Amino acid sequence: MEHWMQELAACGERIDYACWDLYAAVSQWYEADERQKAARRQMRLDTLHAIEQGGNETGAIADRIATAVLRRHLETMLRLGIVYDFLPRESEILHLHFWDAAFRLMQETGVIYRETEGKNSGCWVMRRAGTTGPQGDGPDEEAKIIVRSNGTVTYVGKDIAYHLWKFNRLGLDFGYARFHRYPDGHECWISTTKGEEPHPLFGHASTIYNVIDSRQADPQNNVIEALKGMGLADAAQNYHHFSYEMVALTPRCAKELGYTVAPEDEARPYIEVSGRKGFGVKADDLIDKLIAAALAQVESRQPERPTAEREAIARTIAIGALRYYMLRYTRNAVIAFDFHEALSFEGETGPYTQYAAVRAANIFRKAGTTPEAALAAFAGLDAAQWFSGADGDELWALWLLAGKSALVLERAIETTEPAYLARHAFQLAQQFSNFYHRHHILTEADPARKTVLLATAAIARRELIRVLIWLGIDVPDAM
RNA sequence: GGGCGAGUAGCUCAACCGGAUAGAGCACCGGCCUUCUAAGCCGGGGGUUGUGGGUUCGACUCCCGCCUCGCCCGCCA
Repeated sequence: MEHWMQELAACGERIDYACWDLYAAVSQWYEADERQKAARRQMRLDTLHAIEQGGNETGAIADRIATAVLRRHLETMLRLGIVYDFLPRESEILHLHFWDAAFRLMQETGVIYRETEGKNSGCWVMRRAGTTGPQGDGPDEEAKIIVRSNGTVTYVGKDIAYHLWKFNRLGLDFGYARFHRYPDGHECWISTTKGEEPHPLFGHASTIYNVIDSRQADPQNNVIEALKGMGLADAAQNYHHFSYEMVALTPRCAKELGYTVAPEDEARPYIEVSGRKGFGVKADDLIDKLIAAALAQVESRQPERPTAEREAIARTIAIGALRYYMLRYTRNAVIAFDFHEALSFEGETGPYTQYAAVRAANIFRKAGTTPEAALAAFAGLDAAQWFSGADGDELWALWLLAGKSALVLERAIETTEPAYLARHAFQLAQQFSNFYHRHHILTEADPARKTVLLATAAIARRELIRVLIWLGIDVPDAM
């Protein structure tokens, strides 16, 4: 493996990309030969068990590779402005006996029981969420297996233990080690068996939002069901599965990427991405494309700016475009990924909202004043007259919309629906664009009216920027 | 078979507890750069909200049936 990693380094290939290809190749390999299928699947099972067990060469290799990919992952996410505080690892959940403690709790409370007959005979199972339990005399065939008959723990079992830790109901804690220091000094910690002291306090959650796609609804509900069964009603109540639909590729997009699309998939609106099939778009590739597209625009629009500044602007635009694209869809809409739409900077997009904010800033710059000064001047005015009549109503509509930001935020939180904020940002930008086209502020002859217009721009700009910050979208210096 | 989600303009999506003429963007057509940046603005065409019933003064929204699509239901994670 060392040899492989050196080889990768020598030809400049990234480990995460190499693993993306390797994972797809290996997944195919499991199924490739009908006669070898069973043996190869057994090999996978044995390997996974060895990794779980730890203290062997397979485990050491897995750790090396996983850690290397993880470091790459942090770099990718940092490009989007996303940083981590703590990376809990499944291996510690087993090695630090989180599972053993959770298992005891589940047995004591009767959540889990040993099945003695039927297809799950020999397993520890729990009643699956949303089911009524055993029908008649027979065993509960719908039950969810938590411990396999060979004694290993399923994913949901480990997840239950993990969430007991999150809620501080386990009486156990991870060891903590420093893993990564971000450029701004922020530390990211990782779980380990023997940690360092002191370390920040993790866990002890009162409320949990699990941001996991909707396909995990059943496993997530089983975790909640287990918490309820253990008498942790408050924990179950404060456990939120922030469920969202998957990102898929349109057949057109798949072909653009060079994938062969099966005839039966041709007519479908979208095709599910799959790591096992090597079918998807890598985040770094998409970000690179977005930056290149933004840079081309910035170079033609801002030719006099230094290269470094242009690149910084392009990055801000690219991230704004990507964040808005991901957030504009409501959670239960499947995002049919489309390069044309993702790379678009016009219409309902992040760059449109950024552009409006940049234009607002330029108005104040050219006016030789600041939003704060404009609002202070406005405070000394008798405002009522300016908000009457058709013209005034239109101004008032913009103020009203700007004033709704906090309300929209509350609704977005209540419904765990960030798309409301994205939409609000767009509407604000749209109404502001409309406003500054209709009223030429700098050439307004009436000083009082000019003050009103500037104050309106100040409010719209302030609220737009505020909402964009909530969405994680920055406003560039120029566009 | 069971569970969850979806079906709205050519395409991608909105529509808060049931409320006024179902809204945006893209695409298309036509205008607007000697005034704060045209990543923009204005105008236009485009809808039997899958379908059949029901409830209601009022239904994209609620109830029932049906059709279509996706996901989940593994001793994988």
